[in-house]
Amino acid sequence: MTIRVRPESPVPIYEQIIGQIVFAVAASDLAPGEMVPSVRDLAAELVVNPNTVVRAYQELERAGILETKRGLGMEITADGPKRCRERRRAIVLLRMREALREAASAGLSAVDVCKMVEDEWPRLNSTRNGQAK
Amino acid sequence: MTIRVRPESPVPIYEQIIGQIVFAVAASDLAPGEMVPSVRDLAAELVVNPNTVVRAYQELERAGILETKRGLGMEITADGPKRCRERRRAIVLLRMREALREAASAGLSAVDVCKMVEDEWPRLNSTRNGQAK
Amino acid sequence: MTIRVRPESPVPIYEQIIGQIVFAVAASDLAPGEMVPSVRDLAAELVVNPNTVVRAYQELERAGILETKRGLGMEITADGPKRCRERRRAIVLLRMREALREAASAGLSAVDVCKMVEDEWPRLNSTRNGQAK
Amino acid sequence: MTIRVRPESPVPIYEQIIGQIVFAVAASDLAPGEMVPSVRDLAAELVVNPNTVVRAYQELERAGILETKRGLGMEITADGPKRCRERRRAIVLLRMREALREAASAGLSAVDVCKMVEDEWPRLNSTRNGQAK
DNA sequence: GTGGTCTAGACCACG
DNA sequence: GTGGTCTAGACCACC
Repeated sequence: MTIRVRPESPVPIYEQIIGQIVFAVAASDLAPGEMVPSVRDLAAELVVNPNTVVRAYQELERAGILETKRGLGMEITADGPKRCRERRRAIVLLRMREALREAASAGLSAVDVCKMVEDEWPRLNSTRNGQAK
Repeated sequence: MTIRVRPESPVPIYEQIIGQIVFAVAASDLAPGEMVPSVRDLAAELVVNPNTVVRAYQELERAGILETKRGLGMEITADGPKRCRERRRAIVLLRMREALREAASAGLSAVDVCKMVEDEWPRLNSTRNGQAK
Repeated sequence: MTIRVRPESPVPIYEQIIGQIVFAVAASDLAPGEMVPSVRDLAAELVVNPNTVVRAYQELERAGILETKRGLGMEITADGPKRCRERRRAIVLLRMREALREAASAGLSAVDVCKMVEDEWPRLNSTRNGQAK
Repeated sequence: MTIRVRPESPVPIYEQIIGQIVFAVAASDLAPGEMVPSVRDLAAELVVNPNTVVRAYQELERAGILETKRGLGMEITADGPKRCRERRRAIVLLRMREALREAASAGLSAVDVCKMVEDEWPRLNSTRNGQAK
């Protein structure tokens, strides 16, 4: 499992980490009972401050996606996959709604937007953050 | 010409104002030489801090879309429409790219996204800017 | 509205702040629409690091009890009172259950426990943290 | 004599072990001169890290409740029962005081608390330590 | 002025 | 080794 963050992105690093883990669990790349990297390890790998990772993990714990095994680390909960699929949908929908609202108030039609999606989609792969498939 | 802002939106209020004016000019709802409301009037109408309107107008001035008529107010420049059409495209594209990047990293396909657009599109009008009809 | 924290307590400072605000809202000492002290002000008053206050406020925001007014501060939400009453109950119940479980496994009866409550209750006022009534 | 720990409890595992032994001695389920299970055996039975058991035993030794019989194991001291009865009282009182302080600062009265005790008490047996009957 | 994010580094409890 | 909390101080966007 590999996590990648884009430090120059407007979306906060801790949210990027959350998103990556949510998406990985939703896609069954991370299974319940599996442990996530330790705070220190992930921080070192991403070259960010450990506190930033702590924040991401704690938010995932509050969301019932991770649970702490004291002294050992944190692992995916049994409910994780279900919650992550819900959350994934919510994340994408939220961002999508913002974009659509903007498009609508700019006077575009649904057809215009779909054309734009098809135009932009292939262009993503060149600049995307990781996952090749 | 009516401007509406959603204070709870994640996009900053001054950006919303900019967007609304840009879109209005691009759609010829505001013509070159026409004047925009005074800072005080618009602030009162939108119930926002006057500084917020100032910031929006300043940015539009720097972009060559508004120009100051000393002692009178600000009006749309001759180049306004052209620049606004460009800028409109840039705004929509930017927001759309963010959404698509998220969708892609969530593992969705272009088809999934288009379906989502068609699902969400009609729903926009009912909640957009609070105007029900 | 006054908040007090006991730095020597085993319960984290940010949780104490959360609890105090939850209790205040549940008791209608803080009404919806009312603003809480600014992060910096409260930090100065409690002589704690601003980040500690930030953490408390953010958790209350995620719980739907506070909402951010950008550039202005944070205020109690309309749903705040309802959520705080629920949360107050949950907080007390949680701590109480731990105590009762301990008492039960120590072989005490319900009567023993109630007697203990009546014994200890008056003693609280001398060492308690604030609220005189 | 059976010891049970709840790994998901907020109270540390080593403290749970201490408590269970203290309560057993106080209730004469474990008599002076009787030996406690070996570190390895108890750790295996509870599925916890042996160091955790070591820590519990060490603390009980420091408290004069257990003593080492070199090469043989550890046994309950002659003073054990007396000290455990004192300690049992202290443990229960401490936990109870925390709960009461919370209840008081939440604005509950002594009557409210006693009602809560009577409500919760029967519920304990069904979930306590996982033993259903 | 407001909150939001991030870094650096410390100390603690737990296993 | 693990996570949890706290401090100090920086920089940013927004109003």
